[in-house]
Amino acid sequence: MSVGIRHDDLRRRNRAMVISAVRRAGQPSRTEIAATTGLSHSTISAISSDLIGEGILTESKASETTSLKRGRPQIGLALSPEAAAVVTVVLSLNFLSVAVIDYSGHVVAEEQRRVDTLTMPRDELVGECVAIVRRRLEDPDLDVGSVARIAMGIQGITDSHARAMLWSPITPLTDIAFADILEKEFGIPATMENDCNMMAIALQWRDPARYRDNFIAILLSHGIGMGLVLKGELFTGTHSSGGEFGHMIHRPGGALCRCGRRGCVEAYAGNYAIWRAAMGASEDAEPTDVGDPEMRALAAKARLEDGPEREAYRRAGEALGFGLGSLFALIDPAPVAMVGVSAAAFDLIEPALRETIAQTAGGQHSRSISFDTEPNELPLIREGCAMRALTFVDQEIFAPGGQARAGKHVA
Amino acid sequence: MSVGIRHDDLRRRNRAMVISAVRRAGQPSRTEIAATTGLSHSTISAISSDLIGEGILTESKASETTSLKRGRPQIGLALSPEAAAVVTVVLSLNFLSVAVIDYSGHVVAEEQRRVDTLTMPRDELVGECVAIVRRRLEDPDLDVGSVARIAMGIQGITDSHARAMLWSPITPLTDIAFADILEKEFGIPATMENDCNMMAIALQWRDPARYRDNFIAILLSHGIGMGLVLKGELFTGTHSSGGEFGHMIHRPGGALCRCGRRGCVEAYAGNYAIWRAAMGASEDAEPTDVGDPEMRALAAKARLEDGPEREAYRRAGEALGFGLGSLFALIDPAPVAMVGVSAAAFDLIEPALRETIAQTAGGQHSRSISFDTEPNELPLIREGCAMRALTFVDQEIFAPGGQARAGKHVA
DNA sequence: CCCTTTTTTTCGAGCCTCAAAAAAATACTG
DNA sequence: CAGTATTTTTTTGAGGCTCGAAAAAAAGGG
Repeated sequence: MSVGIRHDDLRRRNRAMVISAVRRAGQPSRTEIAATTGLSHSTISAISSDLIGEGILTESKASETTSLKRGRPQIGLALSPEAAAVVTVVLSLNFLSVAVIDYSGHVVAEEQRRVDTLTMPRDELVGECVAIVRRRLEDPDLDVGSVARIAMGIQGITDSHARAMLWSPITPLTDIAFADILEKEFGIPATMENDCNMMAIALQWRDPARYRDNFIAILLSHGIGMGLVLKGELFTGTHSSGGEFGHMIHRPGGALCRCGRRGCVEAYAGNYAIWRAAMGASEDAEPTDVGDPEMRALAAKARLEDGPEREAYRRAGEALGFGLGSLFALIDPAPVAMVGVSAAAFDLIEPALRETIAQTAGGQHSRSISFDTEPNELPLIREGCAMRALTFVDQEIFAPGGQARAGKHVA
Repeated sequence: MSVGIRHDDLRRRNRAMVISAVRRAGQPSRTEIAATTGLSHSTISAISSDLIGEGILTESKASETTSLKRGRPQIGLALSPEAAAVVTVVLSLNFLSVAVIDYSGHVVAEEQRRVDTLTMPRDELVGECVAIVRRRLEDPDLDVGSVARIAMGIQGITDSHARAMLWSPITPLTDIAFADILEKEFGIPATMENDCNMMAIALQWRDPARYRDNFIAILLSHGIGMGLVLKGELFTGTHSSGGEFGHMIHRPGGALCRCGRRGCVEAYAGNYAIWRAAMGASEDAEPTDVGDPEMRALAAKARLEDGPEREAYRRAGEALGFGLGSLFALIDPAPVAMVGVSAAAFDLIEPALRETIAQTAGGQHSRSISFDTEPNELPLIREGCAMRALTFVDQEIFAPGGQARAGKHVA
């Protein structure tokens, strides 16, 4: 049951709002913050003076555009880079990437490494992750505020509390509580997030005009993943990270999917599925890993001439169109971002996709559905992790006091 | 962008919370309210004394169970029945039903009427609705507070602002702005809600233990509809009432659906679809109206002996299982309520449904998914409309001031 | 050098919530 | 039957928050 608002919550929430306004706007003046938050100038003045005193915000000289205006120039407020720092860890197929990011969002250190995720035993995989973070954190050249949060992103299913990886296509291992492991190792609060959800978060920051209240980020890579934002908030399942878009059943009893079931969307639209179909292999053939260069070559061939390659992309479009159509039947159409290597071949996918959507309940407005593509998912995932960690610091560490009283009348 | 919390919002929100606590609990004492809201006794005391002064709450003698306890007996607080009233209007196939409900939620007047919705011209349909409401409101025997809200529920698609019916299976007419019409006619704020959404609201009030944060209400009637509650809130689409569950595509190019497309879930699980299949008619046969008694007879026959009737229900289960599986792939499994005449035949549907779900991504926990049935949808819809209207009064009329300031810096 | 314009800070007023104490209302006890 | 214990409700004073208005600050323009 929702709980009453206490008097002290008020200041906390408004503090959080000011910080968030600064993070969003970059270098707003107090007047601008007052306008966007709807709070009075005096309140903003009081709160920002507190925040500056605590070293969370800094006054930077007015933006240059102001010099044309009369009157007292605005003083821009910015996030102090040294107020805190966060670490992002992105684990994907055979690839591990870490970055240290200061409070203002700039990358101050990073390291990337090839690791053989598919065959590594559990201890080694966990060990690699811990070791790479330790190397970056213990680097004597590192000059940041205290590290307040670690956000790890991974392809696959995570639990709804963002603590553990439950299942992932990049490793046969299951149920690794990365968040707990990192927390224990470094004494820093950590989360384990789903990659597509992080892509969605990143898109929301990159292009808030387009990706605001309702939108969908779809990863077209080896597997098919989805991040869904509804009413401005990331939508996660009740138990898991949710959005198993790739495993909606497209054709009951159809092509073999990597998950072991048959007929999933992914079994037609995943890299391995497109490759399998283009090579003329059976739908029952075991999924195989296909590299990005091979996929690009495949797309080039499909563009060049009609043939099994082009047909494979067409069928991928059909499967994706089916999935989106079902989704749109439930939530109404929304902007879609296609991310990943096959997004670069979206021209081959789009016609069949649109045609299929048009035949579904959600497809009534199929003309108005707009797609955007972004071939490289890694930067998006990292950005999403960074923003997730930073906004956590904004809200839970620099505007604390949330539900701390909950346990009170237990005593 | 979310807006800051002003000082005066605080009282408003806490007022709303107290009212809501009373509505939920029935006759809570001030102490109980303090416990559920987390606010202090003094605050509750101040707010409830205001509310009593304004005639919104009344003190009723303590509940009888208290007599065993020592100490000052608790004074129950209850909603004053005469503080306000609301009207519910439920329009379904050939049936129009109106009720006047006092602020405490009791029905004080009602009227039901058979109308030929399928053939009525627009003016007549609208006229009937207005007339029946007028009759109830102008009844000299009616003794309620001022009517503060009209909530109308209808089978079909409504717009996301709850103003208009966009499309409905009960009439060939489209785009009727019932909310605007009723508002203009009676000078009372009105809404036009989707029936399945109202069913979901009603379930949340009837059994909050089971239907709380995430659950699904499915109407198994002539058509198939869905109301979806996620994170405790009704989920509606971005443009429309959303949740066109019945028109997810089960078999591309399959059986003819009432909506004109092919292969929808409804084209296998709607009353007309079950009937059509049981009669051995073609999947291309035009949908026909089937009465509830006929459906009950069909179910009885299917229970008695194996044959086309039983097979028809099995296929309905398959279609529903497919739809739920896709849905569960996106949102994770949640409790389901099956409502409507075919819910009484759920024993015939369930085996195939569970079997199908088990084959989908969302079906991993298919054992744990629980179904509940409720054969009669009308009382649920009315209850949902009533609760929706009453909580609107609670929050917007008796705890006003919401976002009234929004237009301020436009001037 | 003074005036205008715009931004930021200061100050007093008005509310709101909270904690603690007081008051109220009943059951238990001898 | 009176006094005590117990629990609920109300009262009261303190502290904190936001707001509006006025003052102060920091420029450009004439």
